[in-house]
Amino acid sequence: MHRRYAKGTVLMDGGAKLDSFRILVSGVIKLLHVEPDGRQHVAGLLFPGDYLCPTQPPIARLVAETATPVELCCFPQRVFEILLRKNAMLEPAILGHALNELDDVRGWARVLAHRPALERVAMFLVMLEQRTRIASEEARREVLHLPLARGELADYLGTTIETVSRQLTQLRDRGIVETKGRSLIRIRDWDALQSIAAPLPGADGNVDR
Amino acid sequence: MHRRYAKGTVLMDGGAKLDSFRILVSGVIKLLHVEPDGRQHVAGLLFPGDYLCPTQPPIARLVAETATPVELCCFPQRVFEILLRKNAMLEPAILGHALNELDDVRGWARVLAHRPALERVAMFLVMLEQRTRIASEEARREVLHLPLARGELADYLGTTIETVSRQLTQLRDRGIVETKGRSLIRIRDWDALQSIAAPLPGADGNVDR
DNA sequence: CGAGCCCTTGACGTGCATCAACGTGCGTGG
DNA sequence: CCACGCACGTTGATGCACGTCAAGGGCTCG
Repeated sequence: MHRRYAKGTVLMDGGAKLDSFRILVSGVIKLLHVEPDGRQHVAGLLFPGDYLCPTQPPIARLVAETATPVELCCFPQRVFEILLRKNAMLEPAILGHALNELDDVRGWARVLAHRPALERVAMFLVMLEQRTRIASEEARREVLHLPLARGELADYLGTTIETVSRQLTQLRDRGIVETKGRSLIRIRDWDALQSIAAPLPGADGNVDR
Repeated sequence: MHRRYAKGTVLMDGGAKLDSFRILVSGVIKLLHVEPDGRQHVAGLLFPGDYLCPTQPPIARLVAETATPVELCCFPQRVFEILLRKNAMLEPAILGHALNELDDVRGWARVLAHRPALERVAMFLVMLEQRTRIASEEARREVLHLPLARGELADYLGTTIETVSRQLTQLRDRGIVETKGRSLIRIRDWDALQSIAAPLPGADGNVDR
């Protein structure tokens, strides 16, 4: 049951219950947190391998919208339930996935609280490449497509459009990346990028604890 | 199966698998994220009603340590499994709890990224009172016991010891709280505190979006 | 090819981290 | 029970990263 959706399609809307279990095959999905007054924030991203799951509660108040053209693999509710019954390992696996994500989000919260903007941008680029690559043995791609506009990216990184822009400019001036158009970016120096994304503690002269 | 633990006891250590399902009856538990180099950060807190659950993976690399004297209610692994089998609603409930927490942590990440330190301190006090109160109909308590030392509190709030101290001083100077010793705090003006914790969007003169 | 929005760049102010020194609460031992 | 000492907490001074306001190009769409 393959399906394709154009960029900007709403796949799930907080309240509504999903009619199927959907695995993301290609593309990126934004998870938006919508406030009562209508403002919305990018709360998370889904990459290939992640899924939308018809569980209660349906990830309260979160809206899933395609950030790029997207390819989904849908299991109808009936099939999903049959799978659940036949395969005893499936439900623990889903719970495990949720717990892993919980850990990731906790880690991200720490990053938002403590790490400077440049690191966050670098981390995003590294993560984007890792999670977009389908086969894990595949070589690192050089050219990435940014699935988010600057405003959304800024939102996701917990900063502002201007700051994101400045950090990208800085990476460009340092010769670490090249930009082509608004959403294409070519990484010229992966090592440098990763050392910015995950600086060794104490390497910047700080004393521990 | 009731059990009591003194303050500062390690209840769960990332790798080790729990031998029982444990519900927190009273007290507060710190969830610590320990880095390879030994430094640790407060990643979350458990309050009465929350539980430690023997699921795989065991909330990778998270250490649970009592922040106050703690009272647990333990179900042995066998009993827990029997409950799981008998009550089909139990596992979805656990998943639901995890998804709710996921949402909470996402919200907290947004707070860490965007809201000023004073708000975070106020939010913490409000949350502390709400989650520590057992019976929800019970009246708001005036005197709270801070389960975390300043350093841990600063860590949890994504700021520094000095900043936390300054915000508390500010709340005291404004007549909103009184402090008694290091860990006792008396809330004199709940309304003021809550309006700081959850400021109305736009009420501070900002323009939306 | 043109209009509009998105992005970039600049100038400025400020909240908070950092460094440093002092004061206080709390546990310990006499 | 009181006094001592250390760790924890408070307060002050300073610098910087980043948010905000403002103006200028450059993509991308129709």
